Amino acid sequence: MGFENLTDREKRVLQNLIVHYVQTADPVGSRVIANKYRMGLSPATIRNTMQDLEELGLIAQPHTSAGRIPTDIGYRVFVDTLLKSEPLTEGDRAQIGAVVSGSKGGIDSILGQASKVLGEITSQLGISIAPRFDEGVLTRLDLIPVSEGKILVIVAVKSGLARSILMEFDSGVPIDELRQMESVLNDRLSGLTLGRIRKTISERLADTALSPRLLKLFVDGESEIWQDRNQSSLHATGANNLIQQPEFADREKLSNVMKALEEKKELIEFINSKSIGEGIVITIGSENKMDQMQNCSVVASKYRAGNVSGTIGIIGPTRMPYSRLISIVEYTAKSLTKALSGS
Amino acid sequence: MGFENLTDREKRVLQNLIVHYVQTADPVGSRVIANKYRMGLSPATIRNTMQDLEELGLIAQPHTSAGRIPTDIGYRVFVDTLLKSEPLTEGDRAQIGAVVSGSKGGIDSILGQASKVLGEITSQLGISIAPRFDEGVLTRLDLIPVSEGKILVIVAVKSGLARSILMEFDSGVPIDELRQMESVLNDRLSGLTLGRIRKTISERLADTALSPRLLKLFVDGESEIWQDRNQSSLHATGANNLIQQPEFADREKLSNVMKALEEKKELIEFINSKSIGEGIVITIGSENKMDQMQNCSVVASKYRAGNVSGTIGIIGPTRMPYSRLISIVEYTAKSLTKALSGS
DNA sequence: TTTTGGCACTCTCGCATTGAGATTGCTAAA
DNA sequence: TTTAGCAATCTCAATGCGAGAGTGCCAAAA
Repeated sequence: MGFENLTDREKRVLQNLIVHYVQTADPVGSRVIANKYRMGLSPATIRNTMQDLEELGLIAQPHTSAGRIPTDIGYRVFVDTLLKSEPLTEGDRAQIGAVVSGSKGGIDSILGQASKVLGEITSQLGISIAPRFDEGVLTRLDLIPVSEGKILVIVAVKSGLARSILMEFDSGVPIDELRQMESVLNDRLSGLTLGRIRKTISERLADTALSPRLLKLFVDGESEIWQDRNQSSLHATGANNLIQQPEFADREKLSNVMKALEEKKELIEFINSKSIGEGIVITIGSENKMDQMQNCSVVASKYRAGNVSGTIGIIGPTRMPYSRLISIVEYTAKSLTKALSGS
Repeated sequence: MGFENLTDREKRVLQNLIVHYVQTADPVGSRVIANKYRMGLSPATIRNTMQDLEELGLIAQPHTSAGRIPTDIGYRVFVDTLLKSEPLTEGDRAQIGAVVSGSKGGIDSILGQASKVLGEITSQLGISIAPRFDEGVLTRLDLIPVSEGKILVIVAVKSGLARSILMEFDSGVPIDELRQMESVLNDRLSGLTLGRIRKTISERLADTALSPRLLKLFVDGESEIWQDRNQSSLHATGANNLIQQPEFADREKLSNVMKALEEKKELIEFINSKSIGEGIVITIGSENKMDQMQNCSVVASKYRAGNVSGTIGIIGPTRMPYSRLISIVEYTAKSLTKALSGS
């Protein structure tokens, strides 16, 4: 990025400015930095430095006689090079632990809880997304007749996750036909990932002697059974926290973000598009590709459940306590991985 | 309630006032009513009538020199006695129909779509709640080993609804033990409602020779299996619409409502508490028992899916076009019932 | 060369004032 | 019983003003 050659002083000024701005949401003047942060320099000197930082595009003035606020680029430099890691409080740790490993019920329920606790302890919007089944390896498939014309399809993947889909059928299905179907499907497909199955299923079942009308439901590449995920796999909790933030006092901005939250499909797409490796990924304001997220930052991390993985994170205004949030998201992701992969 | 003895003129004034206020969100003066609604009376006369209505508590003045706005009681009288039914537009009808019967996938997906379409065409918050399984009659129960120590429990109730719960178990379970359990459960429990089962299961299984450690998971009255519903059975879409409404310009009020929306459990409780018979139920502002809903009205209706039933509706500010909303909710509920009970 | 004190300048924010506009309640006339 | 007229009340938008905060720059100090 070419910001490594900031002088030591510039770095410290930027750092203090951001720390203060994150707390107060008010533009920060040279006086505050000089006095409150005891830099041993006069406000005038700080002013000179601030002018430099402004020319570099790291901070900006809302208007002539106000202090400075960080730009998206300023935050970026801060996050990349100036961040001091902030250890979690014992309380946070306990709260996360209790929710993640303490809650019974399926993965969906745990993820719901996780997004809730994230939202609560960060005072931002907590997000959790269910694992991508696409990469899950099929271990077993069950077909269960529920009632006339309705069949429940259970898809189990390695590491104990399972998903059920109710399929409708225009007429009754003989039980033996169903059994046969089931055994063929298990024979030919188990051991493959769902993604692989989706792409190749028609060839794999081409030479079977199964009832064509039944077969059709499974061979269809669009079939919900092999689909990556359903839209209910997103949890977002704490919209309320966003409303409180001064940056969303403008109804227009708030409305934009809320709209984005209700377009679950796109939001999942958006958050997952950040090809997240193992660690934390942060995107700031205009770095976000989604239009409605230009005023937000996202802190996200993968978690694993066996050999499939999903994402959790938080969304808030760009003015957020990055350091703390990183610790929290990191710890939550680790706890989730432990809870979902172990036991 | 004792408001039947309103004079004809009072009724007409109240009606016109509400109609106008719902459109404009501005306090309505005597001039507007006299002129725009051609009542053949002078503003002065209208003023006298308005004074009467104010004394009755049906309308109120925000401040001395403003027009009047309806009170909650005023809306109540309007809804109970003055409402003219408003037929649906062809467009609305088509949109609802398309979503409700056109969408594939399980009931959960349909309900998600339903809340979305309700939110969109009413410009309010659309709500849908899954059926109460409590009243559902068990037709069949399957136990499926998913992986070491994890069992998927499928509960199917009459009319083709089904639900799956993943149960964890601290060690592996022999397959024949599982089969035995399954057959005993089906023998003794099918034909009963889930509510009944939940209350009486321990007696019903008391004399069996099943593995106690396995049995324990099912006998527990708190067990998720027999529980009425999980919290993900609520869909609420269109929060964005509420933000736009002038009554929620106050961040405090908006925040209250949003908080309520995230407490899904309580919200479900709240909406279901309106012991809804067959038709539409409306609660207005302070009639709502939930604190955070004092500024809102709720229009709700039951729908059926076989012999279990759930609720849909809309939530918005008390200033809402009741007539139109009633038609929409009514039609949507009917469509849902048809889609979920038929086929 | 770097830092600092001093100072004029700019812009926001809160507050009070003002005037226009809307609507009422009351009274007296129709 | 209805209406016209009118004084009274209150909101709302616009205006002006002063205090306060912060800057940028320059010349002096370190």
